[in-house]
Amino acid sequence: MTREPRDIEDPPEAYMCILRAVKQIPPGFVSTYGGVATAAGCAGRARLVGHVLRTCPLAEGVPWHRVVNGSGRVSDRPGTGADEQQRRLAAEGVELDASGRIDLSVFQWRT
DNA sequence: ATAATGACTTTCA
DNA sequence: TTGAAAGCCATTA
Repeated sequence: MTREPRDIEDPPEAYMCILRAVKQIPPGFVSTYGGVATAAGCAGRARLVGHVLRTCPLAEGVPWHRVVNGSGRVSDRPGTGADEQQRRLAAEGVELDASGRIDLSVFQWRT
């Protein structure tokens, strides 16, 4: 989805793999971009994950709000407010620090 | 093909 | 533990 939504087959499978990986994250847990990238088989392409979720009209049923950066904080995004995401995570049962930080040692999803 | 940008990660202070 | 800088990868111009 660079411009036209019709050529969804154009981009590499990495996109779908990433989306799939995010979908596999269970409620009440979160994952880092790098973790998702690794789960998708694209280790090191953490930025790719961010780009995918950013361009994400494809991510209709994708719980992108469960994806946070390596600092355990919600990444600053242009579109939906980070505040909304933190709110969703709290609703999922994720404990947020006073600074809105998440304890990845406990909530980071791991197979 | 080269340069600039970005929902990141890791390391140093 | 928190804050800033450099590095890495893919996409877009």
